[in-house]
Amino acid sequence: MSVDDEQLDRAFAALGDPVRRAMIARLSRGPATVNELAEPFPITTQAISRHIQVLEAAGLITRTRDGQRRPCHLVPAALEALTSWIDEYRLETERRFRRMDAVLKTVKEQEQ
Amino acid sequence: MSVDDEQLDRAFAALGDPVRRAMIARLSRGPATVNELAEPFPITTQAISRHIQVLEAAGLITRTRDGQRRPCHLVPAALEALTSWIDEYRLETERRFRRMDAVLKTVKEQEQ
DNA sequence: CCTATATTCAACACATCGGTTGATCAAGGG
DNA sequence: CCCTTGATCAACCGATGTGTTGAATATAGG
Repeated sequence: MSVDDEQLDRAFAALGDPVRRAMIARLSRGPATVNELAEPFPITTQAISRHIQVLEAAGLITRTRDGQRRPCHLVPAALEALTSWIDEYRLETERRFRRMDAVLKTVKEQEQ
Repeated sequence: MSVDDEQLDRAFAALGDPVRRAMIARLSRGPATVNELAEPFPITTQAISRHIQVLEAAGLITRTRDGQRRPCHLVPAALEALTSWIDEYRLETERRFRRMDAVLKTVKEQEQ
């Protein structure tokens, strides 16, 4: 469980950077190499390479080999793990809000 | 749009810390004060106070006043914004995978 | 009023992050 | 074979993050 927790750490922290989020958006449209991912940004390929390592360590992407290229592929299951985590607490909160609303409603009715 | 983007930065980065995620989990079960949120952790109340400021700046929680207490409340809509962002790219990726599977299938059939 | 409680502010230490430059490694192509 | 291209490694730098301690603020309550 502490392993999963560290993966959550890494995954959420990885998404807390606009460059890496843009890379995720790009990869949702298909695999891309380091140079392809670097192209839209005014930073060095080395910096992009490290962003990729962060995403890979977070489990959000995997890499294959194609000659001297190392294409990146998005891992939808990893994204799903994040939404699951978030939804658990969002839904609990919304259920609580609905219960509270119901209570307030009955109180109001009894006052009348 | 850059404003929303900064909120995404802050929100995802905020969730990239196990203490803050635990605070989110706690708050999904109901509002809590600074001291209540601090109780499970072996760190000072000041540190917790700053974690709360991070969550508030990310829009993930709001705060009310109750005498000298400052209870925190989870904001489910903020969580929903995060899952929406993630799902956009996860679903796109899954659609792409399905298209690719279909293509592979027809290729196989034609080979036979 | 005076004191205790809840919370925050300020200054500091230390680690991590995100970028740079320069060197290195590995695979391809003339 | 060499040279180019794709990618990574290593060392460094400034900024940011997370914790500490100590002081300050504000409300509660006898």
